[in-house]
Parts: sequence; structure tokens; C-alpha cells
Amino acid sequence: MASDDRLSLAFAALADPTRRAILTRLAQGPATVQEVAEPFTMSAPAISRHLKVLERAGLVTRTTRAQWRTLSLQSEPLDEVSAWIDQQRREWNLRLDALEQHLETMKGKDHEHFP
Amino acid sequence: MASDDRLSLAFAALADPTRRAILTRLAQGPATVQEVAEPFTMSAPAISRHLKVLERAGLVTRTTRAQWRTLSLQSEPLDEVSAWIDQQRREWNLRLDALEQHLETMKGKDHEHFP
DNA sequence: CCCTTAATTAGTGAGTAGGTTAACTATGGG
DNA sequence: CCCATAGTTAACCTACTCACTAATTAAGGG
Repeated sequence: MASDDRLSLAFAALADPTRRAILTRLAQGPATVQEVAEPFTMSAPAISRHLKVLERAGLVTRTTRAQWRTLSLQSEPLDEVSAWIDQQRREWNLRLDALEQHLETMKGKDHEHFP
Repeated sequence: MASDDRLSLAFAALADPTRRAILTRLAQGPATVQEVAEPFTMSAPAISRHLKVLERAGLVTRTTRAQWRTLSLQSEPLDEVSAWIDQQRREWNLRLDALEQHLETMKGKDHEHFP
């Protein structure tokens, strides 16, 4: 990944199915690393790296108790991502409405030409 | 990028500020490659590659007329991304509600113990 | 104190991302 | 017909991603 702004970090973190699956697991409630790793066949270090990516994106936090790390989902980055998409779609729909209105106007003019 | 499922392609495409800026431009209406490239200092091939990524993710389509390519935004991948996040948040909120209810129950029990 | 368990760090390797410049393709105008 | 314009492809580079295995850190239980 080239950029390290919050939005780019979040999108990049979400661009991996393993990481999305981890988030889905964490949406059901906090879990330890091994609980999160359980459904996957990949090695523990691989999971550890995925968690680091999620943590760096702010999507997950770790709390330490003894030798266990408890992972918790953080919704703020998801909110930011959602806000960007909604904004994008707002402008998109605005433009579509304008286009539709324009076509409606054209239709009126057609009627003038072919009554 | 490791994975090439639709959702991963979309998220990965959105993980770059240049590409997000291109999409924002295209939300205002279709544009040619040079119109899209205009705000950026990077070379034309670099833009071309970004456009290819967006196209592969289904976020953009190209139509050719003479030597110009007209780029148009496609909203379907954004819808899919949005749906994933909403689903994620639904489960998250469900869990928070359950937790809240649980705490409410605990509070009731406290009252029984300390009336 | 040692041993098991939990998890991370180190080191390695293959593949991809994102940028560059230079060369190529394609199309319409003079 | 050639040439300017629009855009892509080729070749190259650096840096990062994602996986692996082996080694390391950290903590609690007998």
C-alpha cells in the first residue's frame, strides 16, 4: 500500500477476506488470538500479522491479560469508510437526478416539435 | 493483492487516495482520461494503471470514441461494499444491545442484593 | 525452577503495487 | 499522407504484502 492516511489504511485492511472474516468474528464479541485463528488453516504468525494490519487501521484493539490478548472490534474506521461511500453516492445520485430532470426537459421539447 | 473476489477487488481499489479522487471526479459525471488525470502530477501511464485497477474492480467503465476513452462511474461495487459494512455493523449493534440488556439485568440483581 | 501454552519477532522468498521513461497504437485534421 | 493528440504497453525499479519455518518472549502451573 502506498498511502497511510486513515481511510486508505481502513480500505486496505478490508481488502483481504481473512481479515474481513476476523472482523465478522469479532462483531459477535471479543476473542483471543487463538479463538480468532481457529477457523483458518494458516500459521499463527500469519494471523498475527493480519491482526497487526487491522490494529494499525484502528479496526481492532488488543488488551493483554497474562499471556492472552483479547481482541475487540472498533467501529470508528468502519464509520469513516461508510461515510466516504455515502458521500460518494450522494454526489452520484445528485448527478443522476439532474440528468433525469434534463431528459424530462428534452422530452417536453420533443413534444413541442412533434405534437 | 492476494485475493481477487469482487469485494476484495473493490476494497483494494478504494485503498488508494488517487483512485478515490478519480471516483469523486467521476461522481460529477463522465470524463476522459486526460480530464481525470488533470489534477494529478503523476505521469499518464500511472493514471492509466489506476484506471485499470478501477475497471477491474468494476467501479468504472470505459467507452471508446475516436481516440478518447470516456470513463463512467459504476455504483454496484460501492453498493456491495456498503452492504458488507452495514451487515457488519448490524451484527455489532445487535451484540451491543444484548450486552446492554445483560448489564440492565445485572443492575436489577444488584437491587435485589442491596435494596 | 522447569515446562507448557500464548503469541510475537526474525529471517526468507515469491508475487504484486505503484511509480518512472521510452516506445507503440490508433484516430481525425490539414 | 503525415502529423499531432489520446491513450496504452513495455521494461524497469523499489518497496511492500503475505505466506512459511524457526526462534524468542512472556506468563502461570506443577
